[in-house]
Amino acid sequence: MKQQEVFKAMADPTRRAILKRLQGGSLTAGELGEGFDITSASLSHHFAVLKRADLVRTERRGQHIVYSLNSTVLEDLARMLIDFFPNLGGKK
Amino acid sequence: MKQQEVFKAMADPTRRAILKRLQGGSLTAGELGEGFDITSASLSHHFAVLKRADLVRTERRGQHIVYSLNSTVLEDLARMLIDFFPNLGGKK
DNA sequence: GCAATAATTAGATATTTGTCTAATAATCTA
DNA sequence: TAGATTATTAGACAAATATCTAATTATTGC
Repeated sequence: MKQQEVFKAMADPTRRAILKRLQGGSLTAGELGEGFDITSASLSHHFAVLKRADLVRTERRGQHIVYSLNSTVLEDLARMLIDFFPNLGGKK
Repeated sequence: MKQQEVFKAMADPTRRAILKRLQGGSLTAGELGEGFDITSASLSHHFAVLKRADLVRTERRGQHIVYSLNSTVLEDLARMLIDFFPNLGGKK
């Protein structure tokens, strides 16, 4: 996990919202952008940041690019936080 | 938990190192800064960011300010990640 | 009270980041 | 193949951030 990239990616509310939306399953760039009040160019930028952090994966399907969550990285992140701070309640 | 503040605070490597150092127990601002190659003014800035996110607590002891980890917030963060992404392996 | 020590705040600056418009790339369909 | 659709890249710009030096605040001990 590229820790630095992951944390930076998570630091933006739009990107967290994108990830949240991907919980429900894969979506195309277009679908993913619906309801955000920014241009598709800006969205593409956010997608790129998420990809760089390996938080999302992409696949072309015709004219569309389908985004899906790479939950491994999020798992790693959560685990990292828990390990990192041993007194964090949890059954490790 | 002020999610946005917490994520932003965690996005900087110096601040993560500070938190890590506090795992071992409370430290004064001076002790906390040892080994970082930045000025104490810059460190103070980082401390302020961590305080704003409520990741650390402070207490004056004479001339010193003692910093300690507020692990509650980190707990919340880890829990949030796990809840947020249901398919994250864990026993919730 | 005054000098010394510890830490923060003020002000300046360079870099990074989020956003925009315009241009480009890739694919579909008529 | 030309036009339409979907998405990304390029280039510009404003806002946010990390850093620095200098000034200020708080406290100790002589």
